[in-house]
Amino acid sequence: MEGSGAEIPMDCLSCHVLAHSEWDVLSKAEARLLDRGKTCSAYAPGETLFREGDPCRGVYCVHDGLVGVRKTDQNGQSVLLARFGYPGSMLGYRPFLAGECHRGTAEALAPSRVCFIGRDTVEELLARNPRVGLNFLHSMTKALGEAEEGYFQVATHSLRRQLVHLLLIFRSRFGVVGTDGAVRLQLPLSRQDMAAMIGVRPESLSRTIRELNDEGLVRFSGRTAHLLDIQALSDELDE
Amino acid sequence: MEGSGAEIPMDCLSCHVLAHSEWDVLSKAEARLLDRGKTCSAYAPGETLFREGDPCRGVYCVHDGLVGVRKTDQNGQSVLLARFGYPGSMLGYRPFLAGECHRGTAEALAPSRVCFIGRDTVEELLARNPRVGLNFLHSMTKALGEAEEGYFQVATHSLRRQLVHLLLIFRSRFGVVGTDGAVRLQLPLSRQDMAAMIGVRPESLSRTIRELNDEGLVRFSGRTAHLLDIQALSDELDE
DNA sequence: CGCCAGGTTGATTTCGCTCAAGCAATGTGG
DNA sequence: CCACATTGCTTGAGCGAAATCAACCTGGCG
Repeated sequence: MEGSGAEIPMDCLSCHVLAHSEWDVLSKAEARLLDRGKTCSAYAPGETLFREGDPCRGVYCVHDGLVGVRKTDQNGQSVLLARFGYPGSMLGYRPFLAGECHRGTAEALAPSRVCFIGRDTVEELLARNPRVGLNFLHSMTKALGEAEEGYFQVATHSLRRQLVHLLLIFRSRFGVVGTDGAVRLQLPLSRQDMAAMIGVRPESLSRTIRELNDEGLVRFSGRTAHLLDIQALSDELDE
Repeated sequence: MEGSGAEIPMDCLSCHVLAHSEWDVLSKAEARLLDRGKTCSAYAPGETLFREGDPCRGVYCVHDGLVGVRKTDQNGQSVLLARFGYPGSMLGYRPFLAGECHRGTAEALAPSRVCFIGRDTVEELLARNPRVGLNFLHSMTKALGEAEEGYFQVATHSLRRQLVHLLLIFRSRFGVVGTDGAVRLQLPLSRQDMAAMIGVRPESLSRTIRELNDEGLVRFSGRTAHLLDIQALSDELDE
């Protein structure tokens, strides 16, 4: 449940997610530099990459798997920030660039392989290739836009609405279309974590899931969910 | 109530807020360029600088006054994003850098003078002086941190807590220490806007203010507020 | 087998919203 | 200068959504 994951070998030069990351503009030589400066680890679900308050020693590149960022208040109430790392996405670059400590705790939600890139390497690459900085700038504009949007959602939308929204997001990432048009999806999160993502208690989430079940919109069974009426679900978001 | 404010003369070269803005690294020549590319206007309270959905034609520099950014949902529910422009701060640079339309509506809350800097000028200055870009990058890291923090607050804190938090923020900006140790402050916002800032209805805000009044923690009268027991208020935030 | 964590369900309470009315300050036109 | 509308703020009553507290499943796992 604790620890920094097991170190594993990995090669940036042949990495296929590199092209979908902020590093897609590196030259061969620069990629070699990146490769030498990184350390890769495998994390089991529940293991943490870094903790709230930790000094920020570099950035994390999610190779595969799923990583969530969690903030916990003094009562142990935890909120999952929507921004979990997709394959190819960078984690922890905001506090890095701001020169701050980490503001959240990053935790593997699924078995994941993640590369850590140390401060010196990141700074050298930023200095060498200005387009890297621009890539990060662009990622940040997007992240800021999403954060503000999310803030707005929480402030104005009901639990049910947010749940439906979340399910439709999962659909686009994990959904498999079945024979009858229904979508089957394997949930990457426990109920508790889903609840934390939309900022509600697990009990409330459970009730709302039941509600959707009873209305025939979805069918939940453990960690697999069937979305039976995508149209109706989408409609709910538009009012 | 409508319109884009009355144009007024203003000189960047002698502007004293410039030094506290992202433009503090400009050379004389660059500042002249900035001066030629800008247009300054005076806005009365309630006038809007730009609206949600407007294409983003440049960035806004708040010279003095107070500007809020508002998002409105389909029912007319509006939420004030905490990020109002302080003197010297830039508004609307996120969508500018992201190449998006404005996501919120900016509105003068107090009589304000604001300079608009057109796209071409901003781009030329970004290209000429890379430190400008770094300044914006740094501002954005801060903004993103605050947005995530705010998200967390809304998700976990009660109305009362958020109100107390807001009052303490105002204290640091507008507070004047009285003879008896109490802090007097002139509120920059109407009740409605204060309510919108913490994402609640005006009625609920009113009740909570009354509550704090009855407990002797504060004394409200119109737009002036006296914080009688700072210690107790601060304590509430820590639980 | 019994234990335990995660999940569900039920009963009750709390918080903030809605709807509605009243009130004070400001403005406006006769 | 006064009657009247308008606007912003407060108060009250009732309601509804989600939290809380508590019990009870269920499925691993020692």
